[in-house]
Amino acid sequence: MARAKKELSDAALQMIANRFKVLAEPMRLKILHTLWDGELTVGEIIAATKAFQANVSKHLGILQQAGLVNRRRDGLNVCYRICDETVFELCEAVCASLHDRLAAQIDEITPAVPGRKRA
Amino acid sequence: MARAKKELSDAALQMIANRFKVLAEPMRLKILHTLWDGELTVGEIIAATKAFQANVSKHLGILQQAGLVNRRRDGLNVCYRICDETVFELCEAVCASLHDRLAAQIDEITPAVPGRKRA
DNA sequence: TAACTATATTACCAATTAGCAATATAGAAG
DNA sequence: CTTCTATATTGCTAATTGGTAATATAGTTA
Repeated sequence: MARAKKELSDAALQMIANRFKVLAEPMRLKILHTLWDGELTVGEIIAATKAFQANVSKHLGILQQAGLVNRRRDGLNVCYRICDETVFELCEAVCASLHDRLAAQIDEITPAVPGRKRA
Repeated sequence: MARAKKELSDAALQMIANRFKVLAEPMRLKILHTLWDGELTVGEIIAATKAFQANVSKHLGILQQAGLVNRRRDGLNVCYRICDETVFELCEAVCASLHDRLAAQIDEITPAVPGRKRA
């Protein structure tokens, strides 16, 4: 099916780009990945990522401001959880695309030697 | 359905982040958007985006290196076209997410005045 | 109240990058 | 070959940002 093309203003493009920018940092992806199975405290995220506390806190702030994670205080701890399921969808789409691209590149550099089996 | 969690190496996270980074620039999104309906020459892209030639050329190079667009020479012209359909999928997912988020924010600041109709 | 713990904020530095101008290259045409 | 057109590359500058250390704040406990 054909996709409906919609005109996009510069402001709209900027918003979309900003969302991608939030996801364009390995550390933030790592944090989101630790939250895959559900809510974690900041301390648990720090332990899982082995990153500096200030760094984790900053990235969590960015993720929250982008609306990707929720914040909840629980006594001394603060718990974060993913609140935008499209995060998974986006990462899966990118992974699939990267996989296809690498697979195609393998094909290109694989000599077509008869008798040599491929995987 | 539950999603299968897969461990991701730092290298994998870097690759995924790099893909998002390519999409994290409004000008590149604008260029991709002009290619929505199919192949265009660089000149046509420049005209559509009203951007400087050097800038468009640089961004096209980045998009090509990321494997998002294809390059084809045609005489004096060079034609580009989107060769990774996940680009559309990603942008649509982001747009939907942003839409939902803004709609929720509207609800939050909308006073629940009885008798005042909402859209 | 004071002391303690978990998290957030601030300040700084180093590295990256978008935009722009100038120049270079590839192909067509004469 | 020379000239012209379309596109690519290079060099520069200004702005952004991730990581880190130091400090501040919120909530708990005594």
